[in-house]
Amino acid sequence: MSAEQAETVAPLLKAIADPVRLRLMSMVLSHEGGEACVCDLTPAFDLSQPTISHHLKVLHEAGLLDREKRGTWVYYQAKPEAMQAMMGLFATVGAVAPAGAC
Amino acid sequence: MSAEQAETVAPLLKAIADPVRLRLMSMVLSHEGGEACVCDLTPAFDLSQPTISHHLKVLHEAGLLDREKRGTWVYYQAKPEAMQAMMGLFATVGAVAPAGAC
DNA sequence: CATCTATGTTGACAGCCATCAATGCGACTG
DNA sequence: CAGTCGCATTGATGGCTGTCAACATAGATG
Repeated sequence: MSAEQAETVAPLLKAIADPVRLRLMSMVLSHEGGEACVCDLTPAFDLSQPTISHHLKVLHEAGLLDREKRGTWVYYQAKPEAMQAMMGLFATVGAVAPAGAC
Repeated sequence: MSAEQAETVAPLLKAIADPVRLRLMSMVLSHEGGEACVCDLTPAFDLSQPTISHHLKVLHEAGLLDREKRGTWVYYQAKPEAMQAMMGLFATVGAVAPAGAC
């Protein structure tokens, strides 16, 4: 793995290397239509709404989530291609496939 | 993905969510015999030896590397099963397989 | 317009992290 | 034994991070 690849993947991994953000990503991905508004996500955590908003912003800035405002609500949509690209580069570290993925 | 799973995977991801540690893991994995001593790794970085030692310690404490002292040298060995377990849990976030892994 | 609701932003604070200089320590070598 | 080499540990420092309280904004509702 080149230094450039490492510099590219590290910020993505850092973005999801947090239990809250891991669950947020998982919840958005598994939510109906692959999208969810903040009000769907906040109740699952013992955290304040600004904190959840902050974590979503981190994921958005990393390119893992899209934002779309529809009326009062803001919907976050997962970007599977970003997730896939990240895991693709991630796999180049050891060329190890995730168990059960094939 | 459950909260417990997230709490389990996050520290592993955090351990390798760093360009230096990503390259270290990659170098150890691709090195002859799946192991490498510090003197093999340090020259590849513009970092001091204690800093590399620190990063290796982080990876070791995360369970991704094994340490073995043989005479003067200390060899770090990759633990593919830990890497695989991490990616397996990681994949449960979105059930996305890494590109080119199959 | 006044108010409520959903969400983002700012500022502040405690805690963690990456890095280095200095030091320690065991093992090899002369 | 004295010196050197390979590596880990300690202490210090600047920067980043997760969290919350407080405030701001924008749309919906009465």
